[in-house]
Amino acid sequence: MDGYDKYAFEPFAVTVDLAVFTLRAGALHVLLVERGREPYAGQWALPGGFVRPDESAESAARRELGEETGLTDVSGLHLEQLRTYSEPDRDPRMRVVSVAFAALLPDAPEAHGGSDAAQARWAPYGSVRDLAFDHGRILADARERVGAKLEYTCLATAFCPPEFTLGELQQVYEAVWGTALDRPNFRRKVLATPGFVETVPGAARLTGGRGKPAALYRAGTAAALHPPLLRPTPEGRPA
Amino acid sequence: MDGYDKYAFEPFAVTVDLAVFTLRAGALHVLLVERGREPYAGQWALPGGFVRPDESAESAARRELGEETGLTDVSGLHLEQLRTYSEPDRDPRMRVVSVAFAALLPDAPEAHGGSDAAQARWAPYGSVRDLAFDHGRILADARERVGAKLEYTCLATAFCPPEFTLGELQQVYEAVWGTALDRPNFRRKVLATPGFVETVPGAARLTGGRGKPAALYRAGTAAALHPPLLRPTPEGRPA
DNA sequence: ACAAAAGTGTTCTTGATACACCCATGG
DNA sequence: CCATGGGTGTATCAAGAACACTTTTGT
Repeated sequence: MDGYDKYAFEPFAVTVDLAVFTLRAGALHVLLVERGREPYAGQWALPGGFVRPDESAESAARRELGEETGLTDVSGLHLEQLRTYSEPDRDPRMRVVSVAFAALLPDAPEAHGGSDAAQARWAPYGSVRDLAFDHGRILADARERVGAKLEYTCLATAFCPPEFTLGELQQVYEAVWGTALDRPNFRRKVLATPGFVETVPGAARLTGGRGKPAALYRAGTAAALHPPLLRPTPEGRPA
Repeated sequence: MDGYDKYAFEPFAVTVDLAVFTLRAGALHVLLVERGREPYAGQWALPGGFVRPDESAESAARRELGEETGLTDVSGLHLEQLRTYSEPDRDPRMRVVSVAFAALLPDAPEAHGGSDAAQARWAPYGSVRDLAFDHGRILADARERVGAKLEYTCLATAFCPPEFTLGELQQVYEAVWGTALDRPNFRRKVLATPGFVETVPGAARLTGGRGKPAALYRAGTAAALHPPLLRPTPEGRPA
């Protein structure tokens, strides 16, 4: 850290890349943008951009999130730093160090071009292939991280609208983990955790027309889940 | 990511900072270096340095780890990326984005000056105060991360020499978590997890002179811990 | 009447907790 | 013989898994 010279090295560019997740029709979707120029022209990539001189990576990520989704208020959305990708050859043009983030959206506005008029779309997670740069790796890391945090935090409510049913909350777990859960046990587990959800008095919603109306809940104040809600026999827990 | 110019922005410096942990006499210690020049001259800081143009942050971290500890072979040591700190004002001289790492050492060589002849020492974790820059925050984050990973990974063996006793392994948990554990239950839990440790046949070691000689174990091949080994009533699980 | 989705109850088994107790070694 | 640390056994309790069953709506 000592004996430095601002221009002693080939400059590093610092960018943010975002894995923006949402649920549509019970399936996990990711926001992708189409690249307009080389390298990887025509391929899909994660949204992202440069960190400006006067902002932190977190600020840059939230700014990009607003620009790419078209949402006017992104202040309440869950945004979480994943890790930093810094392989020297990850961008063929120059040295780019990218701080990756995962973001969770409750409802998905239709994708449109961002501020730079690039094409954007919501892609079902399972259908994503051949992303530009190392974005495939970043996306896989992001999903693994989100899945892991569902186990021991109350993060799942970040995928839900302000008022939601327990069925919808369970769909979050099932979509991210890719496994089915036992509904009675899930219900008990959630309600037994103080501060995970709180009931909306008297309210109920008809879910999909058929079936008994479900009680509505709001996100609680708790952040952690004790004891955790473990994935059924997952095998590969992140190192 | 498009429409860029290598020199369009004030250059970012990219550095790595390391929280290097070890156990000495059953207590958690951290490697610190003394700053020789402003800013924060005379204060203690985490070891670290610039990422070179041809290396990743991980490579830079491992290189610095070797330079600062004086160890000739750091290839087997556990090194893990924590997160990236990028507040615009975290270094008063210029824009420095720092990728933080946590490293775990089984045995602590005496600290000496690194390659840049800076003073270095092992400090008991509890005694560390007033680190330079945002290093106090980084150090706290590192300890929290390591503590959390002890719960659901086999990471604890990274603090131990190639052959160790279960008592030594338990000391790792107790030092990092700052709590006492029940020895019989700890023993059962470790031995019940396939691949956590494997016995060294016939070997035993006199631990501290007194007491029954303890059986020796090696680190196993498993990475994850199922089910996890949870901290006793920890309250604040990381978000 | 039936399908679909919410919600309740019950049993079984696993794992964690809190101990009491025995074993081997040095002083 | 006693202090110290390693190792075993066991009873109790909380939590998870599996599944049967009831309730309320739309068609």
